[in-house]
Amino acid sequence: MDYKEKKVITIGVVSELTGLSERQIRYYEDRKLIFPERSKGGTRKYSFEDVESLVEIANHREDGLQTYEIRRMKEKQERYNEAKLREKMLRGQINAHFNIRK
Amino acid sequence: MDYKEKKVITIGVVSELTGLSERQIRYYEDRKLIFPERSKGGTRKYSFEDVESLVEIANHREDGLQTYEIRRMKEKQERYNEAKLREKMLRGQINAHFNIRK
DNA sequence: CGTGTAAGGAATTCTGACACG
DNA sequence: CGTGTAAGGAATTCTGACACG
Repeated sequence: MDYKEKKVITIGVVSELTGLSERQIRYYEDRKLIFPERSKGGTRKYSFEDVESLVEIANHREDGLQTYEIRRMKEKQERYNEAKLREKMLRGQINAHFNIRK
Repeated sequence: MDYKEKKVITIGVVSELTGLSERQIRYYEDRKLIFPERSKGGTRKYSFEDVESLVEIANHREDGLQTYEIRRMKEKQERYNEAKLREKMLRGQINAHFNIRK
C-alpha cells in the first residue's frame, strides 16, 4: 500500500516523466514489460514504480537490447528475488523453531 | 522531489482515493485549501500529499468546520512550521559559529 | 522489431450557471 | 455556504491499421 506502487498516473504524465512516447509505453505493455491497471472506462493507470521500470527499459533499449531480452532479464531477476525471499522466510522458521525449544 | 509531492494524479482518481466528489475537490481549490498544478491543456494534477490533505479537509468538514476555518487552521500550522524551521536553521548557524572558533 | 502517424470514437475534464438552502 | 447537476466544449486516451525497415 505504498504510494510508489499505487496505480494512479495516466499515460500522458508517464510520457512526460519518462520522456518516452505513448506509443512506446503501450508497446512495452504489449511485450509484457509493464502492467498498468485500467479505469472502468479503460484508461491506463501507472504507478511510480512503473515509471522507474520504464526508465530502466529505456536504458536497456539504448544499450541495444530487444524487448524480449529485457523481459527475460526481468523474469530472471524476479525468480532471484523470490528465491531470496523464500530463503529468508525459511531462516525465520528455523530461528523460531530453535527459540521455541530453548 | 519526493513522489509524495509530485503532482501527477487526475481529479477522477483523486475522487476515488478520497471518496469526495469532483465538485467538492474543485470547490476546496476555489477556497484556497489545495493547489493542484495544471497540464498544458488545463487538466488538474494532484499529488499524494494533496490527497492526504483532502482527507483531512473531509474530516474537518464532517466535524462541522467551514472552509475558511479550515484554511485558517492550515495557515496557522504553516506559520508554526516555518517558525520552527527558522529556529532550527538559526541553531545550526550558532553551532557552526562556535565550532569554527574552536 | 520498434516506433510514428492519421482516424474515429469514447472517456475524462473544464468552466459557468442554475438550484437549494 | 457547500454541493449537485445538466450543458457544451475541449483535452486526453483508446484501438486497429498502415508504414518503414
